[in-house]
Amino acid sequence: MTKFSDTDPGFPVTGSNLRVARLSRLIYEAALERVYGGLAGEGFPEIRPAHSAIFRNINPEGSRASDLAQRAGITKQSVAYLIEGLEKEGFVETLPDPEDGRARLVRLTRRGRAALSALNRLSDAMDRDLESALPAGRMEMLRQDLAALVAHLRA
Amino acid sequence: MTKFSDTDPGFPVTGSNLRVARLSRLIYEAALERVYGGLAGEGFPEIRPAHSAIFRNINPEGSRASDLAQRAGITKQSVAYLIEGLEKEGFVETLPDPEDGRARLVRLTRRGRAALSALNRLSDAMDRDLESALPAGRMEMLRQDLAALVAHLRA
DNA sequence: TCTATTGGTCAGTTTGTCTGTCTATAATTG
DNA sequence: CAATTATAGACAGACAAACTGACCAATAGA
Repeated sequence: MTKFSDTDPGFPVTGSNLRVARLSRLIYEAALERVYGGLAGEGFPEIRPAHSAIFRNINPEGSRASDLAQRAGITKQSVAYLIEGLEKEGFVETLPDPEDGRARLVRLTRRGRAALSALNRLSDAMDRDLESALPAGRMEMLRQDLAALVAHLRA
Repeated sequence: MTKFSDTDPGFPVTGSNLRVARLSRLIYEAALERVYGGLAGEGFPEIRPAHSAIFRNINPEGSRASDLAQRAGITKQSVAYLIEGLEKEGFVETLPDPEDGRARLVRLTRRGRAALSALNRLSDAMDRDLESALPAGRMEMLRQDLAALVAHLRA
């Protein structure tokens, strides 16, 4: 007799299976699948989860790579790697920063903005779908409680 | 004026920042850091998040690689890679499966069991810490609501 | 002006995942 | 029972996504 796996449909709703971090992981993983799967279905199959480090943090007017790195919590080199791919695929363009001769600004192209907007749309749809699974009013409470946990973790 | 980054301490508590999937990600990432950081501090620096695919699913009596693969939702090859590392570091051992001449059983060693127990201890501590950040009774509601979301996603 | 800092690049490594192919054993079935 | 098919795992190779370290060029500060 083996234990229940994470993806077992009949997993028991007790004990460590109810740890918030575990449940968070499962929700996050499902969201990744749904959002990036949806993105692929809408004509953006090149956008992968790692790219969210860029899309989440980029300024519409243009951001510097080191800014993106700091905001995303990854190295400049990793940002450069992600940007390189996105640029080849036409989602971003880079231009010299008029304020600093060392820097380059990374900016979304039209296609990049379309991808970002699809990303947001799919994320919002996911959120509404989740809301439909809870009794009325509970989603708002859930959001507030999760936000409180996040604030607690940052403190 | 740039947007707030994920890790910005003063990020606004409105709009898309309250999406459940995003909050879940932040909690999950914090848990990874805390749990695997703690594990390193307790003498298990070799254990990395990817290894949880094994620790979460392994049967104390021993599991087959293909079992682990199916339960973790990754390929047999990935399991083999993870097991190889864990075996070199003394967390698991493999032995022929008496029931099937093709198979090998993977089993936790004493050290592996110690790591698993530290992993569970740290995870539980994390959960209790989170609980301390919410008003009394709210954590239980949160767990149930998250579990309901997970069940909804599986359906 | 000299020095220290910063933005970015280049080169190389590690980790974790994947496909594809192959062998050996087991299970099914004509 | 022999022949076929399915399964467990190993081997080889690719790639994505991160990392470190070394470096250059431009800026900022002492």
